[in-house]
Parts: sequence; structure tokens; C-alpha cells
Amino acid sequence: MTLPLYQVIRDDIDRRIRSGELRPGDRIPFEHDLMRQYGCARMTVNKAIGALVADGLIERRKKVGSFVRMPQLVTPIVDIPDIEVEVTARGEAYLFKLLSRTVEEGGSVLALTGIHYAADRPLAYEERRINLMAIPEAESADFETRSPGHWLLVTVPWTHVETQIGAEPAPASLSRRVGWDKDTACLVVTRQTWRGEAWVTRVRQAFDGKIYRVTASLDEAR
Amino acid sequence: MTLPLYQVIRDDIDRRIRSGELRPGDRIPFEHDLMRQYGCARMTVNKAIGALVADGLIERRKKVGSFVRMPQLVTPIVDIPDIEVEVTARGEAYLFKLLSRTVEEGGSVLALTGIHYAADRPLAYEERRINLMAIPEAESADFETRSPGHWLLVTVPWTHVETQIGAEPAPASLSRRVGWDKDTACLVVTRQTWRGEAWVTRVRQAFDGKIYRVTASLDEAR
DNA sequence: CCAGCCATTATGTATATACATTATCGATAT
DNA sequence: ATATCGATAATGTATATACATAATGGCTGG
Repeated sequence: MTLPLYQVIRDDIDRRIRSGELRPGDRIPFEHDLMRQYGCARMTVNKAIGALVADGLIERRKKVGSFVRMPQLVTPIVDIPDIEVEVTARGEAYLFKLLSRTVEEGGSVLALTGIHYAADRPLAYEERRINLMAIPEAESADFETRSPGHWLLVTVPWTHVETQIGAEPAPASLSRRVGWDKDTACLVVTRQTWRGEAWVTRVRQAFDGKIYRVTASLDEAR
Repeated sequence: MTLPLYQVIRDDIDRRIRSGELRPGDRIPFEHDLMRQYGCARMTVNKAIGALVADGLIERRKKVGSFVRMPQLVTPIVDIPDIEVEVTARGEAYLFKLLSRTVEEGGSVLALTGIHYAADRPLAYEERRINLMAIPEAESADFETRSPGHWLLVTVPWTHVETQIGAEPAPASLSRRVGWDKDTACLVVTRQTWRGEAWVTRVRQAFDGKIYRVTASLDEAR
């Protein structure tokens, strides 16, 4: 399984950057040099460096050369997959229980509340609103035991998401309802998604801070 | 400012995907067709589609064609910039107060604790460890009033980061020390960074959940 | 001495071409 | 009928080439 040459070149330079041999601001060899070094055409070198530029590792300036970019401010990529997917991936039984379902604002908004369970323990309380103007078929969907988030994810492609993550003490009413300790801290994830100009859904999920956390893993650049 | 042709093609297809005209799983026109449609060489079309593949919007299969990818599971990009940068960007006065500084494990680890202030209010309590084997110059750095996170960010390029975000009730000792309410929920960010094989720093920051949250904004793909 | 111009150089885009790779589909032989 | 094989069609990689663009640095004329 021999890698294509442009990949080899790309990876070589990538490695030299990550190892610290090439530091931010350093010039990488001219395309002409690389071309002779690897005994290939300039287009091949060009493609390799183009990939590094797309990955944010390198910056090019005409006539001047190509340089290792300064590292960005810390910008991890946080995976917040669908709760159902995440729970089942962990090998636990997933369950969603719908608490309430009302149609608001003259039939244009579907409002839902429910609880996500993992292995029979309440994991999160969810309040969701769905824009029926944009997603009319949501009105007839069955959310009794399937989470609306999962249904939306596989049904409606989104184009923009905004997320907030905060921490709040669990209100007493919620703690009582789901059987959490009195002084539980909730990880509160609020998310709104759009499809083009129209908002699709807005959701607020309060997780039990003791059993849920958001994780991220990132290799340089972005 | 006329865009290069491959960019135009790339953007056209991008737009057709985001508008919903081309939905996940749909085939996009064959390179041969696009080539005639735009009156250009196949390499140009190929480069345009290659860019879409790099952006995760399209998947190619030999002999079969190119298809719009299924939308990824929700994977927002969360900006967690340096606290100092974030606070000053908000136009507030930033201050770091070092609480303790010890050298541990036979001189190989520098352990620090301190508090970040925004506009004279305590924003976060920080516990940090720095690997002196990897970053010996940290031993002589002055962290009395500059946050070690900021110093590291501008001094030491990293290649890998892992972050966890959780929620915990503030321990009474901490609440007393920084003057938070008894039942404050903390947003706890734990982060470890590497430079190649060596770990650089490990930090645990407990933010006041009432005044700090992590936000994310993302356009499709990734 | 300095401003302005020009040659140089490195990247940026585009083309035409070639051959490799791989999945599909139909034809052929068993 | 079915397994095999080969033609075909689509993408994947690589080349040589050409001209465009932009910044640099040196040359030249005032």
C-alpha cells in the first residue's frame, strides 16, 4: 500500500513541523528544491503544500516562500454527538421518555420536554423547540421513546450550529423529579441549529455533572 | 477580484449542497460533465472537488462517482482561547494572582495554583503542572501576575491537546476563598497539551458557572 | 541620496496528456 | 444458471508546460 508521492511529501513536512524541527515562522524549502529533492514535477510538490495550507499548517507568500504558521490560539474540536449514539456506543441501554408535547405560537413551534436515560439512570433533562415552519413533518413524528435530537439528526441536514456550554446548580424541582442529589451541578448544553436562513431547532440539555462530560482531542492546527 | 475557476466550481457545488438542492447521498455531476459545463480541463474540476473532499462535504468512489456525504454527527468547534485574551477582548481588566508555586517530583514538575480575575471578580481557580523536563525555561518565568497559560501559549508550540469539560459543585473551601455563593456550580475545564511525545502542561480550571460559558459556532462539515 | 522602474523569483492557476486503479456490467464458457 | 473474465467508465496520480501574479532587490537617472 504505497502512499501517493504528494502524500509522502505532505507527511514528511508535517512530521518535521510536529517534531519541532521546523518551528513557527520557519521557511520550508522552495517548491523548486523539493521538486529536485523528490525528483518529481512541481505540480506534485504544489499539491502537497496545498494540502498543508488547507490544514492550516503552512502559509504561502508569493515570491517570498512558504512558512510554518504560528500556532492558533487553543481551539479544540469538541465532539458532542447525539446522546443516543454516545450512550449506545458506550454499550449502555439508551432510553428517552417524553414528558410533555405542546404546539405553540399558532402551530408554528413544537415544544417538547423529556429525559434521556443511560442504563436506567437519568442522564439529562431536555427542553426542545422545533420550527414546524421549516420542518412540518416533525408534527407527525413519534417522540415517545425516540429522542427528537436523533430523529432530527438523521432527517434534517443542518448548515449552522451554535452551542453554549455552562454549569448551573440543578433546580430542586428537577433534582426531585429525576432523583439527583440536592447539590448536583448540571452541565448545561444549549444548542441551536439552522438550515440555511431558517432555524430548525433549539435545545437545552441539563446533564448530571457527575456522570457526563464533554471531551475533546485535537492535533495542532485549525 | 475574480476568483480562480476552481474556487468558483467549488463554491457552486458547496452552495447547491447547503441550499438543499443536493442532498446527502446525491450524486454530483461527473467530472467529465462539469468539465464541459465550465469549459475547462479535468484537472481544474478535479482540484475543485478535491477541495470539497478535504472539507468533508463530498465523498468520491472510483468508477461510481462523487456523492454528497451524510452530515457528520454534531461536532462543533469550541473556542476556548486563553483566559487573559478572552477577558481583555471583552474590555475588562484581567488579573492573575499566584497562590502557590512548588517544584515536585525531584525537580521535574512545576506545580502552580492561582486565581484569574476579570474586572476584579474572581473568574476561575486554576491548578497547573508544567513539565520542567520539556520546558526548563518555565522555572525562571515570572508567574506572579501573568497567567502561566498565556506564557505557555506564546512560548511553547503544542502539537496535541486533550480537553474535558464538566460541571461540579464548588467545594466549600474554594467558595470561601474566592467569595462565591455556597451552591455555585463550577464549569471545570481540564486540559493537557503535548509537544510531540512529551507532555507540556496539565491544567484544571474551575470557572464560576454564573459568569462563564463556552460557546461554539460552526458551519456544516468537519 | 533617493525615487522609480525593471528584472528576477517564487508561488498561483490552468491546460493537455498519460497511465493507474477500481468498481461495474455484460459477455462468454463451463 | 453461474462463475469468470474482460471491456468500460469513473476517479487518482503524475508530468511537462505555460502564463499570471506579486514581492523583492538591484539598477538607473535625476
